[in-house]
Amino acid sequence: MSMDSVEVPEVVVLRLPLYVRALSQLMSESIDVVSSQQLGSLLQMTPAQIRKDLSYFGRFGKQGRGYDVRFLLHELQEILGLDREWRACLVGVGRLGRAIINYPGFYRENFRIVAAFDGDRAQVGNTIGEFNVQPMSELSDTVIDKNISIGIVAVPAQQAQNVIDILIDNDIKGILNYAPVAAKVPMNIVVRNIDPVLSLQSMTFYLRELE
Amino acid sequence: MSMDSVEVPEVVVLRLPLYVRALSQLMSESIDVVSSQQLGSLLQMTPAQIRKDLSYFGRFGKQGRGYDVRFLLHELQEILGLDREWRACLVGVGRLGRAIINYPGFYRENFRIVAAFDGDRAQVGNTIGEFNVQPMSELSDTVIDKNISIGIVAVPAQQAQNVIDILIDNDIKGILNYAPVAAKVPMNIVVRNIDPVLSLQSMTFYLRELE
DNA sequence: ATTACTTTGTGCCATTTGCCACAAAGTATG
DNA sequence: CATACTTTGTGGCAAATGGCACAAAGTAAT
Repeated sequence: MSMDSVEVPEVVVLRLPLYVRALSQLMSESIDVVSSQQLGSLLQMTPAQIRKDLSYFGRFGKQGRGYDVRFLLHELQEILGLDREWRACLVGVGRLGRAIINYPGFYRENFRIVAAFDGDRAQVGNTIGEFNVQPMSELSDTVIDKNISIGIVAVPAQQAQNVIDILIDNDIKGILNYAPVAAKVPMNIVVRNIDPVLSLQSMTFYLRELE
Repeated sequence: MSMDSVEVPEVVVLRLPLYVRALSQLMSESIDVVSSQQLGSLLQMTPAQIRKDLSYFGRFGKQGRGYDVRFLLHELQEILGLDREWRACLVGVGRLGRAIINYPGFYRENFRIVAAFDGDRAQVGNTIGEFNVQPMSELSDTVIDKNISIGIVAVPAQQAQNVIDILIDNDIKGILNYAPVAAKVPMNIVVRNIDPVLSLQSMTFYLRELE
């Protein structure tokens, strides 16, 4: 592999999925070519930012024309690793966990939840969706057997760090954390937090000023 | 009102709820005083950043001692407008919408969902949780009657912008958007997007490199 | 072919963001 | 009360980020 002369900024990586989504949209509308201008107005951002972002990975466009939708989409999917299936396990099958299992959005984008765990003995053995709830003691083997690389944490705040530690011990590389805690993880682990309450709490700062 | 000599950066506002949460945690552990150092290690950020962030709003600490937990918590809650109840309506009572209604996290933090709407006639009249699903035509009156300032959007992507437009027309000031679209809104409307799929799609960029 | 457009990729600068490091002010201890 | 700590608030620099604006390269139309 060649040494990346410039490291790609994380903000840029965070935006790439937006481009993927917009391009998928355009594909489904049978639009073949799109300019950074059009993409920008679709995503509410400046054309220059889109072009700059893409330029970290190559030269995908044609002057005077724009980007070939199908081509750029495929390139970005490959860059992000979306050209394959990713397997995840869920930890915590309370109300939130069940909602996550039943959420069709993950499946649609090639993320597969292939196992569900819970620390609560009362939950173990229950059937949710298509699989059984397993005890945490089986996590180690299951992660290997089913080639799981992502852990989805949907346990109460108190248990979250403990669960996260276990996931990391078992070689999980990415964590989607629904628990309202700041996860402590080594640098090589990727964490993404989902927290609607935090979103609302920062929103009200601006709403407050309006009244 | 005095003119704010320096506008508070949005990144700072986005972090304030983290401080609120950490402080609540400390309160529940009966800890009276905390330093930016301790808070930083709890939240995985530098003490300097915390002090700088807080300094946009006032001088809350004491040298050689730190911050009074209860006092700082109250101050931040007031700054964010969390010292009162906020009322929201939900639009879209599919699987996702139902999960949102049943999610206890909002209630716990003084966000009240007080009405549920759906554009689908088949859903209207159904009972979910404690209230009836209303038709979109009743949104206008209900927003006024129940003093609703936040709209939670949980409809499919295709209908999202339309729903958002209706919410804005009816004087909604903030939108919590679960739909996978970039909402187009006027500048005075605050939007927060919740999108676990986007989070996963940017995560895989880093996981990919590990294999 | 020529002229008038369109659009990309990027050098460069302006703005934003993060944080070091230090004076000032407090605490703790003998 | 003096000495040794601790910690805040912030000036100022360093790094990250955003986007202008322009040359280069394409398209379109006559």
